[in-house]
Amino acid sequence: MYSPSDFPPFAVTVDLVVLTVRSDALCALLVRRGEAPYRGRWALPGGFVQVDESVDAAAVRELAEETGVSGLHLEQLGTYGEPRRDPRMRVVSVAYLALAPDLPVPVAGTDAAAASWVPVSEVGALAFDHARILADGVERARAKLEYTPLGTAFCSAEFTVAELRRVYEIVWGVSLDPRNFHRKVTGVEGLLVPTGGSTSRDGGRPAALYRRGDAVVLYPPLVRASGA
Amino acid sequence: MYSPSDFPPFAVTVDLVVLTVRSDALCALLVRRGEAPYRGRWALPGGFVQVDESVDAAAVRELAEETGVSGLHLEQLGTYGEPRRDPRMRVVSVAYLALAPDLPVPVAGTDAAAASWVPVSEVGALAFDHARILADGVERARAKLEYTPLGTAFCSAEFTVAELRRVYEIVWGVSLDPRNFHRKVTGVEGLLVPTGGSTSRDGGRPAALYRRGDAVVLYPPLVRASGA
DNA sequence: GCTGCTTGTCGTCTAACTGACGATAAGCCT
DNA sequence: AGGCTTATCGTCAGTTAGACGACAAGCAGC
Repeated sequence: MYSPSDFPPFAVTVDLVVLTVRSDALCALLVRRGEAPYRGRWALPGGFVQVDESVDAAAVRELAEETGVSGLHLEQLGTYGEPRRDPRMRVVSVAYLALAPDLPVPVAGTDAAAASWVPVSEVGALAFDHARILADGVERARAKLEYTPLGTAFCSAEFTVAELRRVYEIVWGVSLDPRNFHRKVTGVEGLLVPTGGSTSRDGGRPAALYRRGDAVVLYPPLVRASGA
Repeated sequence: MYSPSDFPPFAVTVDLVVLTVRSDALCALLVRRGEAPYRGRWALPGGFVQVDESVDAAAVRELAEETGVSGLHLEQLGTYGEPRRDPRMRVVSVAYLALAPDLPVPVAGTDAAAASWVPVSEVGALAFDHARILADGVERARAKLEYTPLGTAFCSAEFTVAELRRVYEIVWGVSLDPRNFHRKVTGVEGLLVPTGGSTSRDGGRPAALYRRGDAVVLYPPLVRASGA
């Protein structure tokens, strides 16, 4: 079918769209590039896939290097392979989406000048085609909140229904009825597991605390563009 | 950030999961490999990405070479990059999903011994990790029928509601109530455009003919696992 | 400790939708 | 013409979604 000698060589990288919800905004983890090209420009964290490492493993490794955390939800977003997306050589990049709770503060990565959370609404021009990748990641996250329990990935281990609701409101940019949201979300089988505890960290009457359940798909889904 | 000299070289390929509905079964386009490794084994069609070609363009080109058709719906499925998925060298493969109407008969590709439509329920062992890729593609297709107009991609340019229903029944492996399906599908805005014509090619009372509308998302969706 | 403010949780009501299925329409075959 | 097929429309009961009222349970200030 083909021989090993006649394949054109490519570099393969992973790029990470790491999203979190903090201070009432959906934020992405960006690093400032320390070298040309696009020196000084914001970019998605990422790096080369190593020879003896799967592409997925490279994403996990880079995520740990850039954020210092592991165990986050991580999924493939897409692969970007335009011929001249990197001016130096032919690079094919596999993008991953990670959703994180409000992490302390990003550690400046090993090879990045600085790392920081930037609200996606304030992201300007990015290096390479990273703006497009980020936009795809945000849209994927918005869509996935509808029919998967991924919203809980933005919350800490124990959270209240209101905290989860605020995640939906911020990511979708809508406001949801607290009573209907509560009814729906507690009615979805396997989404929430009550811990028995409660907290009043949001003020007002103490709210029951929950952990994520083991549901992988939301039935019925939480539909966007509705007073839910 | 990194220098062009220290990146490990990869080969990048595209693999195609081309699905169609024919003779009451969901079928995938497979080719029989003419060379080692996996000589004589069935595999997904695909090939190398060329140096001056985007990954997406490579998928379009390979699809045209293998099926002789173009203009099909084509979307990225995922990227498979385990270190030893190809025994000869490090290959990262970007898989694409294409949905086709019942095409004549696949042309034997330029570099494949034979090509043929195989019902997915009868697919045995495939070369490389293609069984997993095919399974992912089938699952993606099943899921996408719910909330996108992709079912129409399995139909010819003009089709009846019953033909579309049979697509859903075959892909999902369920049986749907013709009356409720008709009501739902004609109620989704932008899904179907009546052509004014009708046909009795399915026997019985002539059915109205439709073309695909311009909807990209189905609202309300057609939920699986229901008598719809 | 009461008042008022905040937020959480439960209930109710109506409109819309779903799925089950009866009824009729409109072709073809014999 | 009568019977077969499939298409399309209608009806009905059970369920759900969204709007919103009511009450619970903490805290702050007095």
